[in-house]
Amino acid sequence: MKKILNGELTNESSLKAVPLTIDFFKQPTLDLAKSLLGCLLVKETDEGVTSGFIIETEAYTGPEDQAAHSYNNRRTARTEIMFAEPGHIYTYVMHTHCLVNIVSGPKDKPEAVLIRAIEPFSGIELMKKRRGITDLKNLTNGPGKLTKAMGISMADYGRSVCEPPLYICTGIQPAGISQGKRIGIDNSGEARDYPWRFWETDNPFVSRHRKRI
DNA sequence: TGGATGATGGCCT
DNA sequence: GGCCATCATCCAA
Repeated sequence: MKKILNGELTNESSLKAVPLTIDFFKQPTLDLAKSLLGCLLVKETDEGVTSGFIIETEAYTGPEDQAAHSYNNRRTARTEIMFAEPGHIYTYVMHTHCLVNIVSGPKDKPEAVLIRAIEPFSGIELMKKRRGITDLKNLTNGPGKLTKAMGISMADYGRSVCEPPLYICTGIQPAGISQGKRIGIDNSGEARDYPWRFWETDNPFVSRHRKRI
């Protein structure tokens, strides 16, 4: 609809996106959270391929961030992958929904970027079928919604985000980037007010629930 | 082994 | 804006 990319992506029927390489994910977590805006998230399954532009992220900056699962170097079966090299996929379940993060920071520094919303690009009918709705605006405008729409699950935990079935490709630069407080972390002391949520300014697919600026 | 706890979403008023 | 379904995960015991 809105975006024509790089000469690589043209339209829904000719999606030939090339995954970003590992070096892209080695930048500092706050930078990565911003750099990921506009990139294309792609998931391949037996049912088909779905993709969308990342338009909202949150940074979780490791042991010093009280809102992070890895706060104080808390190391459990769930957070183990956060201690690995950047570019791994960290999925976890909360309230019956699966949320997807990209591990960042150097090995043994447990940081991650949460993908909170995407703008649907390809496989839209499949995403509607999985979500059981037809309204495009509500298809992927939340961290639990987008994983259900794209078929992202705990089966993706620990995978590399540089190769199928779940990977990220170059997209286009967002027209503008807005920044604000992270969502749903009110029980995190001072960290609740850190402005580490980023989104593409005015993009209609940004999550609206529990809005905080 | 069980109780507490959510980086949510959907429905209600 | 408020309420709550629902379950993987963690940790105390």
